[in-house]
Amino acid sequence: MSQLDKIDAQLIDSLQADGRLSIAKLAERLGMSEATCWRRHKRLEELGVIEGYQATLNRRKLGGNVLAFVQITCTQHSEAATAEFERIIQASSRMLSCHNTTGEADFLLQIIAQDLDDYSRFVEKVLRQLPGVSSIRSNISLREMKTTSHLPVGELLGL
Amino acid sequence: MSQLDKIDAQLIDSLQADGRLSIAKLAERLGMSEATCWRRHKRLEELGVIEGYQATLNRRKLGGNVLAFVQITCTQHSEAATAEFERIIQASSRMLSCHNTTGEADFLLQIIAQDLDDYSRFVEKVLRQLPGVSSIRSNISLREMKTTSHLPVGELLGL
DNA sequence: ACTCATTTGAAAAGGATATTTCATTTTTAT
DNA sequence: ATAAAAATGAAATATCCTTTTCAAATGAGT
Repeated sequence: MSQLDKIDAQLIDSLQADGRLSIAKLAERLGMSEATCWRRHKRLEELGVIEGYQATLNRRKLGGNVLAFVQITCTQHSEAATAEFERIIQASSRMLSCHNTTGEADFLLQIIAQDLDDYSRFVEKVLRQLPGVSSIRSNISLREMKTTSHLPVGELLGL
Repeated sequence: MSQLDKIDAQLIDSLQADGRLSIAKLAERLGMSEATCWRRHKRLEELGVIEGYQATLNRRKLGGNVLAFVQITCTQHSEAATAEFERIIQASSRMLSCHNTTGEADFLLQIIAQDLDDYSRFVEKVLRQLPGVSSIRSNISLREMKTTSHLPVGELLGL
């Protein structure tokens, strides 16, 4: 996707900082005409580079006081077990992410919960029910030193 | 924050799904008048429950092909070292998150990079320069089975 | 240099948006 | 039951927005 240039990167960065920016304001900020800005913006959406827009929330103010990173190791994995695994993952709203990773564990999950009790219940009711699980190691976040979903677009594109 | 009710949760959920929804459309979707919707929305922003809005990007289409989870263990930590640690973390645009966690490692980081070469360079130039680091274990994402930043608002609020 | 194709932006137009107002309804407290 | 307080929503309005159009500028190929 080297069809993206520095101006696209700036446009994307602006929308990462404020997803509600209007085309008019974007154009002004980037020093281009509205029409050109509109066309670029449309293109980025059509390319699927911009997938959508969402509100950024304060998890603590919403009662999400516990954030846990869980390392799961599995034994065998029949096809049926894999499908069941996948199904549970997709259905768990408290599970924010699940990655199959290199390293000691097989999966790395990110879980949000109200508190430690709530988290503990989740581990018993959901994680321990996952098929073929042989080990579950929880790492609870004690301090969130940095969290951002702002991608370094320019750097990734090599601009 | 139990001052939030089911309607607030619905409103927030809608804005998690589409952060660009206008008040008019939100109101229609939730079956309330525009004025009421506007007032609730404003309140949620003032309370800091909604912190902002941002575009959701496709990291692969932007050249972010490698996502790594890194476990870092430290030795001692003088005050100066801690400050330096913090500074580097905040300054690293490729570092998306850093949590001080329970468990074997001290910190869990999330890094995005163009490819493995780029990632390797980052580890050498940034992570190995962190003061007091005694161990670095990398877990590269092989398969992103689930990733969402959509918080289960209703559940967290107990509604 | 010349032509054709592409990109650009200023302007226009209609539509949508945020925000206030005020009369009415609903809730609360007594 | 009644009065005071709070919440509601329909309507109004001025502002802002998206999207198209078209003429001019720019670039590419010969």
